[in-house]
Amino acid sequence: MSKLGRPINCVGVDTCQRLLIEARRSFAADGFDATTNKKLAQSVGITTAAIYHYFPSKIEMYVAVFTDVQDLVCKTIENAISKDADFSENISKTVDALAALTVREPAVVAFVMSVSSEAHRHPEVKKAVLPLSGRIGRILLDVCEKAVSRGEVSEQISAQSLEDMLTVVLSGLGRFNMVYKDARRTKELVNSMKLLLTGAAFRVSTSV
Amino acid sequence: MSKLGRPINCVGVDTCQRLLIEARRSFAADGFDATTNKKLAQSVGITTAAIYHYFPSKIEMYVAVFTDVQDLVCKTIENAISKDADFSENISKTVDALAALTVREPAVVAFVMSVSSEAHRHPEVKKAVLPLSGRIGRILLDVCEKAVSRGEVSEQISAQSLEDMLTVVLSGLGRFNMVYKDARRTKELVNSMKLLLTGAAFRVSTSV
Amino acid sequence: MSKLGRPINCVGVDTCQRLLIEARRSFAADGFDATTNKKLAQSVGITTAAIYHYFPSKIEMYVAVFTDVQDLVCKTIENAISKDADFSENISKTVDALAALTVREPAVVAFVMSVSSEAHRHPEVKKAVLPLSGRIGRILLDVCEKAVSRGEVSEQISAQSLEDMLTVVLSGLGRFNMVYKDARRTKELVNSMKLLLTGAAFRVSTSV
Amino acid sequence: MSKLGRPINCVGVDTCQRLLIEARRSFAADGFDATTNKKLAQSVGITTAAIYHYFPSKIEMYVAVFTDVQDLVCKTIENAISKDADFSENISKTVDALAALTVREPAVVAFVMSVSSEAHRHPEVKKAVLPLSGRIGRILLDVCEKAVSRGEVSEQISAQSLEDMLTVVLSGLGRFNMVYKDARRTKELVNSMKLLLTGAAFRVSTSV
DNA sequence: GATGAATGAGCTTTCATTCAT
DNA sequence: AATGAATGAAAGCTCATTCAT
Repeated sequence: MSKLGRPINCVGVDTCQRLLIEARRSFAADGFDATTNKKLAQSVGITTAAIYHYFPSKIEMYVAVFTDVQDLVCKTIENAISKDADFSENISKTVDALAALTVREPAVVAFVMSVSSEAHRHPEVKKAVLPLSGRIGRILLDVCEKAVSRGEVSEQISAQSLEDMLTVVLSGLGRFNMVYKDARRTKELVNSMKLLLTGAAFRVSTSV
Repeated sequence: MSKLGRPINCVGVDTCQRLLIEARRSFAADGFDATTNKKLAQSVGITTAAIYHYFPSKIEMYVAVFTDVQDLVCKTIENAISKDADFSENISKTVDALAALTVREPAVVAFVMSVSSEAHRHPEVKKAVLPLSGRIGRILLDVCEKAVSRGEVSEQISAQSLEDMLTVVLSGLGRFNMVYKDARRTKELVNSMKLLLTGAAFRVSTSV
Repeated sequence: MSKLGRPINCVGVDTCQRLLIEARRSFAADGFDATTNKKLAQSVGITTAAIYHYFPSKIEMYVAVFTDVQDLVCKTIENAISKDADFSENISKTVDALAALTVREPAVVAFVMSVSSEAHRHPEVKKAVLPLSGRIGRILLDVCEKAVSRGEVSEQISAQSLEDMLTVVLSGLGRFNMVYKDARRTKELVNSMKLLLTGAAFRVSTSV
Repeated sequence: MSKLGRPINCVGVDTCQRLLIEARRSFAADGFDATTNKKLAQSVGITTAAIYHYFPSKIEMYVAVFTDVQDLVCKTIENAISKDADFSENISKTVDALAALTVREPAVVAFVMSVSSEAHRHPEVKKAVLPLSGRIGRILLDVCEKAVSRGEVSEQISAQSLEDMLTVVLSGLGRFNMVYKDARRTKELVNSMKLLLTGAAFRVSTSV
């Protein structure tokens, strides 16, 4: 009876922020299901019940993390892109910026990567996240459309397909970094990718 | 009371095979956690207890599916690769073969794609799958090493990095197909990817 | 941080009264368990913690409501009863008064109705409420004893039994009104009940 | 690991039946909310998880109990009623039969009594129980309609109102028995009620 | 007089697994 | 080869209550 309620002398600075950060990390690393309230609470130093003071449900917490992260990634890409630069340069800088973000905040990129799978696995996540998602794709599509209209890519490739290619490669990079946590190997791969995407990877193309 | 034991008139032909197929599909589509014994049993038309006649645990079942699937993918790639062909041709045929497999057996490719994440999320899966894995990577590495030694790629790119690039792109393709189930868009992307990997995507490269 | 403490411009006029009224309504309609502090606080426009300024516990709040309500019902019955009237008239007026109260304050009657069940379900409620309860029964018993001593009822019926009958019928009326919220049907039932209790319901009795 | 699964040598005869009986008792005595899976399981001698082998949810279990109980009560009333008997006799026998049932199976009557409140408190219960309920009311209404058409009751009382009266009195009896568990007092009340309902309670009616 | 943050206990439900038949 | 019955563990979530501000 007397031991119930809030314990005396408990500080709890910025619990909400710490919760969001830890949730991001865990959702990214372990997935939605394996991220249990218990582990989360323990990491942050509170009880599971306290989580519900900040988020009405696990799903809502996921959405909050998603919104945060999407913002960060969008800003990162937008800062890397310049209206005056050509496609090759924009891509190069985007890859660099995302690679840097991956190093600084691995959880951010890994989280973004995992969203589509989680959305597919959990209908409720899908329903909550779908209306918010798509921002990143739209930014990339803009770049691709400009590249196509400027005649910077082969006529065989549509803007949509070009954007799909970018998505595949960029998300692949993030995924790669997540799986093999080998900074040096990832860096080398990033460079190779930049060469590939800017068209200087293969001698064949020039020799033929 | 009298209904216990094995029911009469139950053939049980290849229940094991049906179990493996359904498990593959579900592991690929829903993930390891969301693939529950209950759903699995229902899909196959048996009870959860019966599963344990074929596999001693969920993990072992996962490993069995993994072995199956790895075999299929390896054979597919090996058939696409020829010792006499150059890198560009080998890659082109490999992409085609995997794209075809993705269409024929979406679960196969999707499963392969998910293995690394699952292994990361579930230490027990990792421990069981690790010693078996790496076959696909080794095959691709072979092709890449030959390409490098023949001088078919830029000197800035190592064989390892080339293989990483291939892995990223190929797995990215599989993932893309899984997320957007748009056959036409995937086909266009496959073609664009082939152009990219064989170095003919960008006009820039030719103009320089 | 700065938002803690008592918010400015909060009058807090009779928050306690509003709390009591809402608690009465909710206890009556939803029961003790389903009446959560959270819902209560929301309905009144405060936080759950604020409730504890007025009542040291949920049980005490229940007791407070009980005392209020018992008072109201007792006064209602006492006003309906007259020493000079005969049993039949007293009953008739009591039924009318309670029926009117049911219409004016449905929660009052419904609450009274539910007390015995709640007391049975929750030992703590029982312990707190028991010493206070019984007032209504005593008033009715008085009326019944006078009726018996005056020879107004069949010799086969004791005063205690007569009071039990009254209790059953009166509480049954309240319960009926609570379940079917059909004012017209309830009114008709009240009239029938008055006929029954005053002995004019059945032709059989007169024909024989 | 090795301690999981079904324990060796566990008999479990008629667990489902025992579960239903205990659930009926507990739902009736403690209510839906206070009837926890844990207590239920302990009473029956199993674990909470085992409950879900028999009922997919608590609500479904409640519905199963309800169906059982309704059947019993309906049969009891139907057996007491005879087409050839007059209203007074039918009612007298019905009251006797239900009183006997109340003694033999207190939980049955108490459960029936509580259904309407529970349905009101829990929308899910309401949704599940509503389509099944009403059987008892229909049986009583039949009796009442016959009584009205035969001219056995005062013209001021409609068949519907007569049935409402019966319901109030009968359910009131059950409730009374539940609250005061005094067999002798209940028996006396039953007799008084029979006098009341058959019109012989009050001298007033004959003397005037 | 009222708040926001936090708690321990408890609830319903699900899961992989086990065992006798 | 397959079943029905049962388990321990754990998950997400709710609740009455407490404390510092």
